[in-house]
Amino acid sequence: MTEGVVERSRPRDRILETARDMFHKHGIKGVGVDAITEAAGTNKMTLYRHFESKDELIVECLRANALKAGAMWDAFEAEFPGDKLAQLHAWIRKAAAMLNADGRGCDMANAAAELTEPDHPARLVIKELKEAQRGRLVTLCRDAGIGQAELLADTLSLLFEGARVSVQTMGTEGPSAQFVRMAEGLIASFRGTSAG
Amino acid sequence: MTEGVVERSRPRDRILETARDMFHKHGIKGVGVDAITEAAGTNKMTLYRHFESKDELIVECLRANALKAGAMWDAFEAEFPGDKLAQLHAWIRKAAAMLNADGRGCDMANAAAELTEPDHPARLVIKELKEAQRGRLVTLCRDAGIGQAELLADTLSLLFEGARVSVQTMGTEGPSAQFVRMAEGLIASFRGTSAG
DNA sequence: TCTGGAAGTTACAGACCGGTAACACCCTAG
DNA sequence: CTAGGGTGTTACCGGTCTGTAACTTCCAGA
Repeated sequence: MTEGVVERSRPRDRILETARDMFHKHGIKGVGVDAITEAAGTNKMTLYRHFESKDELIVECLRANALKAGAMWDAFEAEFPGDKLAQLHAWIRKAAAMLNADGRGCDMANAAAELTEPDHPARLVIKELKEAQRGRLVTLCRDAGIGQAELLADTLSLLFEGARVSVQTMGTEGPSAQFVRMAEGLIASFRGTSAG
Repeated sequence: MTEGVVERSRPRDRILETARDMFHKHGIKGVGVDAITEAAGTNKMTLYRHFESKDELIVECLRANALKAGAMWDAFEAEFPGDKLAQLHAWIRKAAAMLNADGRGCDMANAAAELTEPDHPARLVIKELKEAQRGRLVTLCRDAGIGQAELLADTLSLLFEGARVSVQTMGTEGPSAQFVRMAEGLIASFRGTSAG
């Protein structure tokens, strides 16, 4: 039994948590609602009493992911209050840790790859949440006193995004193994260029 | 009719070409073999006479993609014979063009996101083909006389990979819009650092 | 103790999936 | 002209998918 999520919590929470985990591991189209409810220790009817469709469940899972990511940013601020540069380096370390954590990429990126219908409800929230993440990184770079904060933030974010898909295709020993070195080099380069 | 691929060629070629197009647009699990054969102007039995399973068709599509990508590299060499630096810049321009071409990312990365079974036959060829691509970029950087050619090649490749997933989630106006600037900056930075 | 709502159970509908069998056709090489 | 291989057609198999209906069970709160 690979359970554990089941424990004793409200069925809705168990379904959400189980779905997040299974979508992450097997992809969205690779998991049916029956499998989710069974793994969550409940049944299909209960799922459909709490979520009006699988699509809505997907959207809620993505939002839950974003909430967890947001907590990560808050943790950086708590660990290095006021020291934006230290927080930026903490982000890099955390990102590298996520690369080695498992061979699956970003859930939102994976979802976007799977859900191709241009008007799928998940596409809207993915864009919204990704833009929020980008905003946080830009703010962090700017507050760290780095010139061209937007460009650095966008470069770092593309680098990380690329590293996450690279582990999916080439494993952790591929180009993504150099992620920390690349990111640190970029920051050093941007700090040397202007402002300080 | 969005046909055109149908024309008059052997059924096998039509199936392969149609499948490549549909997998790219709608994802692998988003397309059934019935839909492929119908769009290719043939039928399911003919598909299964040429491919022993959908999985094998997927693998053949990925190989066909890699062949086309290989031709692209050859075109650079033909356009700027011997001038490796010019070829590197040509790659950047081509990459940027691909970003704006359509909102779908790299077929191999998308396939890896969808086909999560660790022993899926496609995962092997994806890794193999991605490593070949990486090898070409490393060679190009090295032959262009750039110090730390591997690191530059890996950085550029992660950046591009990230840009491709970014257009899928945030569109062409997101961070990927700065791809050329980032890539050119990286090359300049690596050329200035050492060797020349 | 009674009651009402949340949750579980079973069965089902309707669609789609990958894959196969059996057979009719057509076109080309000999 | 004929034989045979590639192709098309139809029907089907067993399985899975999302989503629903009808009914029962359980449990907390009044």
